Amino acid sequence: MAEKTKIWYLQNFNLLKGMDESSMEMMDQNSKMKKSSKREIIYFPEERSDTIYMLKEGKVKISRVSEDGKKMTLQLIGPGEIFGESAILGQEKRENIAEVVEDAVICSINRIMFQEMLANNPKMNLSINKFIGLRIRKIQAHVEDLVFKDAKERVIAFLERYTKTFGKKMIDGWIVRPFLTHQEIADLTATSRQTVNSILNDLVTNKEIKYTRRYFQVLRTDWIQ
Amino acid sequence: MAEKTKIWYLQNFNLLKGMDESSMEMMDQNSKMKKSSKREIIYFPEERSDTIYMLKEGKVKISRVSEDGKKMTLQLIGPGEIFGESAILGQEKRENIAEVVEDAVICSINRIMFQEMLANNPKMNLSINKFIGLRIRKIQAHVEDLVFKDAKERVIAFLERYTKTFGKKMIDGWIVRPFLTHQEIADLTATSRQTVNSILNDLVTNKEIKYTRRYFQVLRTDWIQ
DNA sequence: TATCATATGTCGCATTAGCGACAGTGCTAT
DNA sequence: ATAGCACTGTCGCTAATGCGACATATGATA
Repeated sequence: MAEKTKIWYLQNFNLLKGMDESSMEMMDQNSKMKKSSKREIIYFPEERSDTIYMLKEGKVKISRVSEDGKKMTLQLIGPGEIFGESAILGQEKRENIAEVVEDAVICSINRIMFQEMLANNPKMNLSINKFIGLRIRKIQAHVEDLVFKDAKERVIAFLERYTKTFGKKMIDGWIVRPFLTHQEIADLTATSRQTVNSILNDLVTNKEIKYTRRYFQVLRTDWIQ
Repeated sequence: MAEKTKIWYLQNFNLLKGMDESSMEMMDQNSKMKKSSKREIIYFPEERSDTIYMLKEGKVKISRVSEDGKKMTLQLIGPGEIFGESAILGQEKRENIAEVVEDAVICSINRIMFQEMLANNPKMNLSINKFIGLRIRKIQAHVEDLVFKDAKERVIAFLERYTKTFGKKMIDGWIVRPFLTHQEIADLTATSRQTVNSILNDLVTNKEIKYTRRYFQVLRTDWIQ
């Protein structure tokens, strides 16, 4: 894979389309690009919430830990998405953990800078609002899943979303790679490792999916068009 | 209770503090004030999402219904709060139901108008962002409760929040009136009516709370300072 | 104040899913 | 190549809680 420059990434970033040239230059000057590898933590709870991140490549996991140490994953961030947006939403301190789960390229920019650019780019303001709206709907969908769906339905709904977001369509169905561990899926769907195990095995038995630790494949065509 | 004018309400509305005079006038001209009584529906799912509402008095319930007809209450809106904000967050259609649960006075304003005012009032833009951030945190807290807390903890956490938001401090503890039915609490905490019943009775037995259908009182002082 | 719809109280059964335990398997790094 | 570790597979027990059923209580309203 050829090395890509920061400006290339910026120009191809969803949210920045429609930004005027001078602002793009400003963004280039004021943002830092950094490679981060798996397991690196981007921010911790209680840290000052003053930076916005744009994920160019890789995956980042947003999670939180309860008082008694139980873990819950809120969402997986993929290429082209921003995270840490609480910085522009009046939040003083981080409440979540952001951890790199697949080697990533991340641009970061100071909150104040970002807000200045927002003020100068009505179009960008609009896309940010859309993005925030989308995020809210995702979290609400999460609540809905937790309330209305049982463990099996939650896992299946997650697999669908995961495949749709990160997978590729092949002749013989959708494929995602790499796949997640059962524990990771459990954290994402608020179930236990053992339950995820038995659900996945059921799906394999019924020839709806196929997977190893390396890849995940959907066989049923009615899951995703 | 003396009748209050629309302009009085507008001037005393949290979000509109710091708005310049001409915009306030514009808001006055472009918003409609309306009284709505219990059980009235402000919007339904699938309706066009093009209006922002400001609740002046009363309570409004935001809820959604699953495919198989089960109900879940997402939140209760109180005086001074806005709702229907998805209109400015790029959402085409409503996904939730907004229903008046206590006789209300509501101002409504068109999305476009609202956005225009936002553009002219940086301060207001900031407060809106804060408000949206707060809303996101509330929904995330909801997710956290559903994942980490059991039924009893969820109900108690809800009662605390409810009392803190809508109650008044008296010599002998906090009081809220009117109170909710067990079914309403169940919908808010994702449990069953029967479970709420037994939890409330436990709390009464332990002299932590006291309630009738008319009012709810917290006896423990460590719940809320 | 009598009536009746609605809300509450209580039981017991059925179901879901968490959890510990432990065996088996497959990656990865030296 | 192989050792060691992390992941997967499986079992059985247990706790939580949903849900139907039905009796009782309450308060709104005519």
